[in-house]
Amino acid sequence: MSEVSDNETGETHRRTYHHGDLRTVLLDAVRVQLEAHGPDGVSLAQAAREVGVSSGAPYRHFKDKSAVLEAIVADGMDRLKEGMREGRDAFAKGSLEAVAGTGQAYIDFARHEPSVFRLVFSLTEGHQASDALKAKGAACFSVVMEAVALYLKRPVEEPIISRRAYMLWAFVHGHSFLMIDKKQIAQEYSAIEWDLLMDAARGFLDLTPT
Amino acid sequence: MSEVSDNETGETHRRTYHHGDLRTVLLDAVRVQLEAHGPDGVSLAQAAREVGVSSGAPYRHFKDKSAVLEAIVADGMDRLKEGMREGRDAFAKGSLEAVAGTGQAYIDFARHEPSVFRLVFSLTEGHQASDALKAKGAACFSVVMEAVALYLKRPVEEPIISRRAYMLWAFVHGHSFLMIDKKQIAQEYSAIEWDLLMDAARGFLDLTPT
DNA sequence: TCACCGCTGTGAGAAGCTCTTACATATGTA
DNA sequence: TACATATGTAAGAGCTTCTCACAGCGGTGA
Repeated sequence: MSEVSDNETGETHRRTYHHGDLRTVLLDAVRVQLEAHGPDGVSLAQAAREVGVSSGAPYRHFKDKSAVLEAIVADGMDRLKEGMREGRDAFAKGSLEAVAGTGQAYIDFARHEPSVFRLVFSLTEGHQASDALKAKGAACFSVVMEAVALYLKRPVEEPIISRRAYMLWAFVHGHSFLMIDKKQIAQEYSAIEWDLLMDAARGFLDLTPT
Repeated sequence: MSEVSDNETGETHRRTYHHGDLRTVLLDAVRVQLEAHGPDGVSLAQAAREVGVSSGAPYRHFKDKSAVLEAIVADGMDRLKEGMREGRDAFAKGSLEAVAGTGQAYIDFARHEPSVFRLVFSLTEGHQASDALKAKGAACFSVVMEAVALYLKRPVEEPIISRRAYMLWAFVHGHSFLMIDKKQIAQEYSAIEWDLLMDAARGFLDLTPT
């Protein structure tokens, strides 16, 4: 590293020619920009300035700006999946609470990193959503499916599992977005989020299966 | 007006000094950019070029770029609400179908104008979400509430109405986003969207009311 | 040990964008 | 008809992304 915090603008300078871990440090800086000022507030030039390198340096580590965002998204999705796993495993295997737990973790992630969360779902849309990201998305979904399958005491392969899991996902996804969008009503209900989650799980999973 | 389509880049020139209806034409051009290339693909300078005015002209009609987007969002929300009304009124008053109808209209809007739809929910977030936009949002939600109240045969004022309506909204909102994000599973289920909607309405509205 | 190759950073600059300012031209109203 | 106001233009400041030629460092093989 060998960095020294410098002037009042939060910039740094180095003693060594090479930075040491620019890629990681850059990602962190951009993530901070993203959460602080939204997607339009992200500037690689500014991030480079902050970590004390020239404006061309980032391009030694990323093809372009969108590649930086993609890396942040990939990272976020990994943390999201891990969180969902933990949220599920905090409750008894096969319980309704375990299902709701994955949803709660999803919502918590959105609340904690709203801009990254939003980016996850506006970037994978873009064009072909690099297969890596697609796979990560599927991994998240399968966490929910497993919990649902266990609760319904049926194999994950049955279509009804994916269908119910999808309905739950949509509900949780919708609430997450409405909440971080600061929609008035969503704010009110975020106080009783867990009740809502359990209601939804019951409503969707205790329906007569087709 | 008095425009003449010009060279191969889709630009136009005018015979009169004044454009005639720049505000409207500009909004249309930007909406096209938005749907074609996403929010980052919007350039006022490019839009001005396309409609045949100088790059400074848009600033006679809008404070800045975000004001243009805000106008597009306001417009979109009006159309959304109108669509939801129609979707609801296409079915018998007080029926479960009427409830699902508002949801279907919501989803159709998202499918038809995905970028505008997305913008509606990322712009109102920004800072204080100009009261005008907040009001439009509330108007949309009340369309759902009315349908739910009629189905449950209770006055809209009862908290349970808003709660169930919110759950439905979250579900529909989530599916809309997942669908336009081209999530694999969402695509599969969009074929049987109506079934999903009715399932959700039943699941949420036929729960024992607290 | 040392020469060299490739990785990573620099500095300058092209092209494009937003938004401002000073100026020009229509339009409608007194 | 004359002028105030609305709406356009041209030019430019300051920012951005991304490229390119060049420079310094670090690990590898002779």
